[in-house]
Amino acid sequence: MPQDFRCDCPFTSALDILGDKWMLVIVKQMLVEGKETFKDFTESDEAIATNILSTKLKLLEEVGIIIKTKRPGNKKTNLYLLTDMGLALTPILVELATWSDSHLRGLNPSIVEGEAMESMRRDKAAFASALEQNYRAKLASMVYE
Amino acid sequence: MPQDFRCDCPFTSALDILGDKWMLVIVKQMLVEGKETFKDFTESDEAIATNILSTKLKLLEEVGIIIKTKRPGNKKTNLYLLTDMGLALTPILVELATWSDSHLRGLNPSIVEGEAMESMRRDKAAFASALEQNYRAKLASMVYE
DNA sequence: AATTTAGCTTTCAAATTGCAAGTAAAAACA
DNA sequence: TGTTTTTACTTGCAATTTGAAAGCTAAATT
Repeated sequence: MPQDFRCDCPFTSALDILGDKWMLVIVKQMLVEGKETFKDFTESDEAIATNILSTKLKLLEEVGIIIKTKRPGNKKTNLYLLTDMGLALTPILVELATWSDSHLRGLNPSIVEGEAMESMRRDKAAFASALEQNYRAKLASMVYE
Repeated sequence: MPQDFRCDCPFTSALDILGDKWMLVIVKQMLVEGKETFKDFTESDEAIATNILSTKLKLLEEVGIIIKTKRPGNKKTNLYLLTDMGLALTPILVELATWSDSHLRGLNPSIVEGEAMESMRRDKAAFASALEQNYRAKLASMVYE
C-alpha cells in the first residue's frame, strides 16, 4: 500500500505523507531525543499507543524515511534509524519549532525554554545542521561497535 | 475549545495545531494560490469537503492563523485572510515543498515541475520572502479599494 | 419576483485513532 | 536449566474524526 496523493502539488504531497499527528513526532523523537527502539518510543512524553506506533513505523519504513535493523548479536531488539530522506526532514522540524517558539507560547505556556531554544533562535540553519551532524555521527559510530 | 497540547515540546505543539491533512493545505491555498472565499477553497485541486472546510476555517481563526472579514459593501461573501501568525508559516511550507521536490518524486511522479520550482531550488529564503511580500502587497492593496 | 450564488449545516457512513488486554520469542536471572 | 522479565508487537472494541451528499438560508443578480 504505497500511498495516495491528492494532486500534483509539492506542498500537498508532503502533507499526504507527513500530515498527521504522529509521523513527524516520531522523526523528532529519533533526531532530537535519540530514540531507536519500540520501547523507547512508548516511553516518550507524547505517549503514543502501541498499535499506532506499529502502524506508523511501518509506514515510515515503506516511504523510506526510516529503516528497521538490529544490533549485531541481538535478535530481539529492533532498531529504527533515519535514512537520508528522513534526515532531510530536519529543516521542516526546525521551522515548526521556531514557529511554536514565536507564536504558540500564548496558547501553550508550558512550551520549554532554555539553551537549546536560544541557540535555535540565534542561528536556525546552524541548529538544524548540528542536529543532523550529531545524528550522522551516531550512525557512523554504530557501524564500528 | 482552544486546543489540547500533548506536552511541552515545541515541535509537538506545532503539530498539535498543524498536524493533519488540511490545516497547512488551506494556508498554502491562501498564500500560494490567492484563495480567499469559501467558494475558492471548494474549487481547489485538493477537493476539500464543505463540512471539513467549515470546521478547519473555524479552527484556523480560533488559533489566530487567519481572520474572517468581508469586503466593504458586500454582505454575503466572507473573506479569509492570513494574519502575521499565518504568514509566519511560509518557511514551513517552503521546506515541505523542497522536501517533496527532492525526495517524493519517486512516489508521486506527477509533482509539478517548472519555473517556480527552479526558483525555489535556487534560493529557498528568497522564494519564501517573495511569497510573503506578495501576500502582504495584496493585503495592503485591499485596504484602499 | 424569480433565479442563482455563497456559505454554510446536517445526516449518516466509513476510516482512523486510541485504550486495554493478550501473545510470542528472546534474553536475563536463579 | 527452568523461570521470570523484557521487547515487540497484535487483537478487539469503543470513540473520535473524516468525508460524501443533500439540504437550507440569506444575499445578490437577472
